[in-house]
Amino acid sequence: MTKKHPMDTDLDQRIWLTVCAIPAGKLSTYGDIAERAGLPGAARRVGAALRKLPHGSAVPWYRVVNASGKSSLPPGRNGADRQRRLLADEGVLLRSGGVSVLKRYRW
DNA sequence: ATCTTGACAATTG
DNA sequence: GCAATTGCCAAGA
Repeated sequence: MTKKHPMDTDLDQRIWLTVCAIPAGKLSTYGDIAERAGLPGAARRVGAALRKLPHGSAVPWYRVVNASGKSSLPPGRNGADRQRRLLADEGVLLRSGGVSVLKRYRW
């Protein structure tokens, strides 16, 4: 059969698993997760996959930030603020964001 | 098959 | 440091 490998259709699955591997108290970037998931250069795919996560998922989506060390979510109580809060609960303070935060907590 | 769309990233002014 | 520009890659329509 001309069917593709199972993995090819489960990009999201693979990305989620990778994100789940980020230890609490640390964080990673979309680009790094993509690379670890075997999708180098597909940082945007990571965002797309995380976006599909059902509310209340066990996947620690909030441990993923952009290369600038900031939240890529839209500002607001259900966006960037929420992410900042969840990270703060694990001892990761983005403060004003920045590369320094990454150097400090990057997985 | 073509065009648009993004929770991105590196470069440039 | 911020905004615009360009490159990226896979999903959707």
